Amino acid sequence: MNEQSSHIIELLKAKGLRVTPQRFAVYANLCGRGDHPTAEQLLTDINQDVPIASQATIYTALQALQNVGLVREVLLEEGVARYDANVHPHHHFRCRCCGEIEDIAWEVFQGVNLSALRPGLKAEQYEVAVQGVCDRCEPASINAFA
Amino acid sequence: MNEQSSHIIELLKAKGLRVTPQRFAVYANLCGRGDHPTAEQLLTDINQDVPIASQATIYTALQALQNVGLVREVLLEEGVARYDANVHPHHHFRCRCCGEIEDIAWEVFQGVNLSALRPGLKAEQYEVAVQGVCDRCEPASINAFA
DNA sequence: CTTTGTGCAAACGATTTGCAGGATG
DNA sequence: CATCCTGCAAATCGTTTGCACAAAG
Repeated sequence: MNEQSSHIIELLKAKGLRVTPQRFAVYANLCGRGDHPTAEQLLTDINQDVPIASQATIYTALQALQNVGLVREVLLEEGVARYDANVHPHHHFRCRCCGEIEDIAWEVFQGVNLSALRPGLKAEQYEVAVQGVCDRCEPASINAFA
Repeated sequence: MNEQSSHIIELLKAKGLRVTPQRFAVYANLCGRGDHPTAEQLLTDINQDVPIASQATIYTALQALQNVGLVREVLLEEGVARYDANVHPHHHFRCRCCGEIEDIAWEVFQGVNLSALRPGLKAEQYEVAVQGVCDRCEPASINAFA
């Protein structure tokens, strides 16, 4: 029993939700990858060998996992939601070429001073969203800024 | 002839695009408001008195305005794109209650050090996305963090 | 046996597209 | 008169929902 397993069992049960193979598969897949897949990517990935979950189930599983705080949505792209099993606060880097989204550790960006906000705005959370080009796309010549 | 007018005429013409009443209306509306409306909000707003532009035209106008760099998309919410006539770098505050998005001046957040990124990632731009509660929603009791 | 979950297919909402007619240069 | 733009309606894409059946407690 690894950490993932105990997490998901514990948290789902705490809310009276069942730990189904589908939910487990979604969570395990999300944990075992560094990127942030869309629902569709999860669907094809999970059913690659044996059909495990339908499209509708992927969505409801993702919703259940979000409700218990195991997964969160990442919105850095038009039209699609991406999902992230890393629920600790962190930042994101999005490659403009391949669209891949990479996590950036929280500590990397110091010095964001939320108290500098105008009075009246109560900040609860924040993240830095960086856009650029990653090394896999590096050799490309489409380099607008650098 | 104000700044907006000259901007839009100049930039559209530079790309061989025409300055139509519809495009002008979309841009003028976007400039004359501090929030970041959706395409649908723009549609109803612009046609409030006299029908000026159809839904499809709003979308193509927004695309044209984006192409010439007068407008940009803001993605801080699921399922809808919002639009912003402020193309200078700045940050965003999103109220979790009313969903409104407010601009935060670039200078407010100092100290984000992009060179702290792992080597291999070439940063081109970034923004800080803050979430919380604004003053209009303030009195509400749904206050998860504060 | 009561509750919760799955799968299918239909529904949905935001956005895009094909096409015919209109306006512009 | 050639090009670009608009408006309509149909198409598309991601996501959600209703419902019947299956599984778990």
